[in-house]
Amino acid sequence: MNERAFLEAYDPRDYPAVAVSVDVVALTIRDGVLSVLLVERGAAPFRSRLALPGGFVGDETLDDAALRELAEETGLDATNGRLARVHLEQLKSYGDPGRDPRMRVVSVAYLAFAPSLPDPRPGGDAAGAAWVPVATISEARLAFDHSRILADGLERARAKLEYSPLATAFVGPEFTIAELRAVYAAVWGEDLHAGNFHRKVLSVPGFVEGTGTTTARGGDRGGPRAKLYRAGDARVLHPPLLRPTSEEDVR
Amino acid sequence: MNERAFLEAYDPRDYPAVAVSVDVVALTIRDGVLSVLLVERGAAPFRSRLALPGGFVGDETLDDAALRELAEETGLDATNGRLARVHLEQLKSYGDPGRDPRMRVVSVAYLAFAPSLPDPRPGGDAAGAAWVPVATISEARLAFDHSRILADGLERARAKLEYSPLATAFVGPEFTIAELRAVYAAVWGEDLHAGNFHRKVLSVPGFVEGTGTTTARGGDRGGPRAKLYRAGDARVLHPPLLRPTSEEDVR
DNA sequence: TAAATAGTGTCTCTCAGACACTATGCA
DNA sequence: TGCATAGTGTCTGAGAGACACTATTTA
Repeated sequence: MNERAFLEAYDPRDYPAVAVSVDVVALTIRDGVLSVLLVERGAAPFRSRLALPGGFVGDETLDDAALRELAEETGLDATNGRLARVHLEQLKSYGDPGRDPRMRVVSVAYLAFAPSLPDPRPGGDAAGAAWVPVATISEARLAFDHSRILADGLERARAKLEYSPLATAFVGPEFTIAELRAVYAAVWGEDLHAGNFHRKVLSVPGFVEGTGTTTARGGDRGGPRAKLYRAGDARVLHPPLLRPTSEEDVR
Repeated sequence: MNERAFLEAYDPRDYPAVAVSVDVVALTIRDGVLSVLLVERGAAPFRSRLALPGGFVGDETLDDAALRELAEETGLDATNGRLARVHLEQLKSYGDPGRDPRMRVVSVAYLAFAPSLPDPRPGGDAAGAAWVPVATISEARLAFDHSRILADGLERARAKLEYSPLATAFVGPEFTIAELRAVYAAVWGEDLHAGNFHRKVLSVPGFVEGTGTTTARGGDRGGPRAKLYRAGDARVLHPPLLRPTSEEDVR
């Protein structure tokens, strides 16, 4: 069977239904901790279990569907179809038969990076929504195959920080190098050498650009005022900021 | 509307049909030229236009659907559900409304790397199938949004050669360093320095392992016999083989 | 005044790339 | 014998990481 023959014989009325949904792995950093947006399911199956926010695709692009779901859960405006300062990219699709006990559902997962956002107001029909530190999420806690999706999203996020400037999507429009370093530390789960990180970031063309201003105060426990930077125009980091060599997770 | 409320109210009989298909960007290197498997469409729309091989998803995983489509077009056995020596990975999903003029189709695209294969025998209902050098494919020649899918697949392939050992999927079970270099040259479209490439490949742990044997003959126009290698057990190249710096495609 | 942090200087080691060179084997 | 190719040696420059140090600000 191929596409051509299939489509001509196709009648949705007599074909097993397939549903297409989007699920969003929305990451942010709250109080220095990498966190993901989860909703509590209000109905069976997996009633009262945590799940990634998501829903079915309407008459819209997949990207728009993901933006819409994210906006619904976070309560943020989707101004002109764009959530301000949120990076969104497609992650992967999941379509194993049986991943949803009710019917065949192919889910297109998205990955979102957001600066620290206020607590979400629960969407109308979800029992609740919250930013949950990823370190506290055990393997079996999420509904459906969402643990797998989350794991894939985290790995993608960690890899992307190396060669893309997306760390800036986790901070405000103006930020210090130390704030940027905290993003890397939270996502990678490793502290980075402050001096070397500083020099490295400034040496990558287009990663950040100075604003000419500094913070109003030094650190809470002392220290000079830090220079403020904006995201630059680079789309790729050249050379990349490589993770501290995890060595033998290579085979 | 969210997933829970939606699913309870859901009846496939009265919901706009969405179809899920897989399309495969199958790449190989024939006579030193990067080529992709294309089929000629036998029916409208896009009748007699070239397209990526693909078809609708049955009661199977997405990966299995892609394997099946690939096996159907190439005529290769899918032994134990695995096409021998073919690497297959999910690429991206495409679901813009209107990308198929007949109905809403969400297509999950796959990327396949294969060693040089014989000419495909046309599948029963496709007008024909062939390996086509990618350099000869003009922007508007492919059906649907398949040009876009192909472009995304090529970019993924080029990037993957840098940090994964997948170049070995393009050659036979035993190969010379020069053959491996030809793969990189074909995919990246740039010649690589033979001496440096040689040393670099051997310096990456687990990329290749020697067989202790050599080719039976030297090159057609002279030269010593080359040592033969097998693919090693590394899943990631550490350090990576970076593309000759394309410099300012960075912004 | 003590402590913490921003930012810089410097050294070492590794690696990429350029170039040169030897060895091998085919026409 | 001439030439193309396999494979190695060596040099240079760039960058990563370790470490040290100065300057600035807060409690």
